Amino acid sequence: MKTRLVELPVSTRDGQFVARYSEKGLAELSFPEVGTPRCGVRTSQRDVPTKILRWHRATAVALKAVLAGRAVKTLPPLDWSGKTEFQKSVWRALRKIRRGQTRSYGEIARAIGKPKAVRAVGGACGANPIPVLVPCHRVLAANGKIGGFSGGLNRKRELLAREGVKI
DNA sequence: GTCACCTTAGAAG
DNA sequence: CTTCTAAGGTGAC
Repeated sequence: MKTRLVELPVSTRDGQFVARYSEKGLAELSFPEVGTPRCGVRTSQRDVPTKILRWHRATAVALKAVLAGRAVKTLPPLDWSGKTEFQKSVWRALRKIRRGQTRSYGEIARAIGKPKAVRAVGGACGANPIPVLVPCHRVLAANGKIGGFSGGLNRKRELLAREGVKI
């Protein structure tokens, strides 16, 4: 019984992101795919509920703010149903990191009360369905190294640079 | 069940 | 200094 998600594009200076919504809120956000400017994305907004269009407006504003290295004021509701408690607590902790700040994987692990689950935190970051808005890119390795990023290390470096963070 | 992963502190060489 | 190990959560196989 897979809930069908509504797919809407967000055009930014970095390309076209794709946002997917459930009845409960924003469920997923994807980076622009290389070479697929607007392929497979439902651009018709005709059948989309007003509620979701309103969330989408908030998503677009917030996304562009982060891409420009500015602070985000409001986010749409996020739908994390189907995810584990551990992942949700990691993502909650990530959302507390403000623009221009960074944390290490170890700090996140301690913040959620599982100081030894450092690698698991890395795993949860990688499983984050809403990159950029849930700022997994603000998590660095403990020794100041950049660590990894499934969306591409380049992208992580660029986002941090726009926020004024030096590696 | 086994393995790899966006990790890290610590111990050994 | 460098290299190795172990540990926690999760998903892929």
